[in-house]
Amino acid sequence: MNAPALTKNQALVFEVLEKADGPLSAYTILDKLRDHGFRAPLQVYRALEKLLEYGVVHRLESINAFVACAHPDQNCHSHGIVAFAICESCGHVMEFHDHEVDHRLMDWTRRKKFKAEKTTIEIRGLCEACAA
Amino acid sequence: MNAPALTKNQALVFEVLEKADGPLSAYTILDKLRDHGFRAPLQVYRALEKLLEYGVVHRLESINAFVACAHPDQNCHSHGIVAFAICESCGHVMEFHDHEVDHRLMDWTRRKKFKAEKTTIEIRGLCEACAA
DNA sequence: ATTGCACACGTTATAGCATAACGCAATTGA
DNA sequence: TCAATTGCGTTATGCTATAACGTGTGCAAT
Repeated sequence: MNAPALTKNQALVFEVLEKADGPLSAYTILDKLRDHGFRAPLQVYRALEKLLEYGVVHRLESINAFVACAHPDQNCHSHGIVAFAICESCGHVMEFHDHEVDHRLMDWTRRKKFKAEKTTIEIRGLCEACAA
Repeated sequence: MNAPALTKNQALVFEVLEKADGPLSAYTILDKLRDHGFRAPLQVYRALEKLLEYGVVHRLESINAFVACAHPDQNCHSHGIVAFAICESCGHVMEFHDHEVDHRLMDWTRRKKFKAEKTTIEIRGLCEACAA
């Protein structure tokens, strides 16, 4: 799914996520956009839905938050499974890919004839700076 | 963390999860236990907190639900990372472990000096029966 | 024995996350 | 032109999770 031009709301939400230095909840995004006319959660969720579809934003399931993709230039959906390391102290998120992990998980699903749609890998802990 | 004897509430919640053939939300558990005197979400969440700690229950982050561990006989915490495949049609959950995946993720965290506390791997899709 | 502590529990209230359902406006394409 | 699609705004609601308070019980140290 490649990204067509963003609508106004989508662009506003994406901009907020890009400028943030960490994941944001939908309601935090809403608060940051009240000055731009946002009034209700649905305005945010609807924009997020599209941005997720386009692959330019990721949802962090374990903390109910959203981040801009770390390399939005390329199509993130083509990199295989995306994994995240989330620092529980400073909130910083690192995004990475590991083809061997993808391979092992795909192996398992093939053996079990499980049709995978969406895979979540999230490591929560402390980043180097915070663990010190 | 090995499991001491469960308290009454913990035992009730665990029993409900064991009997269920899929993951349950905290509020679904609450409803199933109203006849046993449960009145408030906290009674469920407090029990779940302990059961998670003992490793006899898992939380599925991507669907905000809980399942009994697939092999509660052993200490699940000693198996490395637990991965789940969740069927979005029938709700069935398969639990598995893959040491090579663990290894790759630990490799990454070691390189990045990231101190992992809890890792989530969840594959959502369709099980063999539902994909047919 | 009494005191102090830890822990489970119960209750009320509230916070935080997400979607249903309605209607309107603009766009597109048959 | 008409129908279908898509985005948008609004109100209301539902689901998920925790804060804050108080009670009771068991147990260990003095």
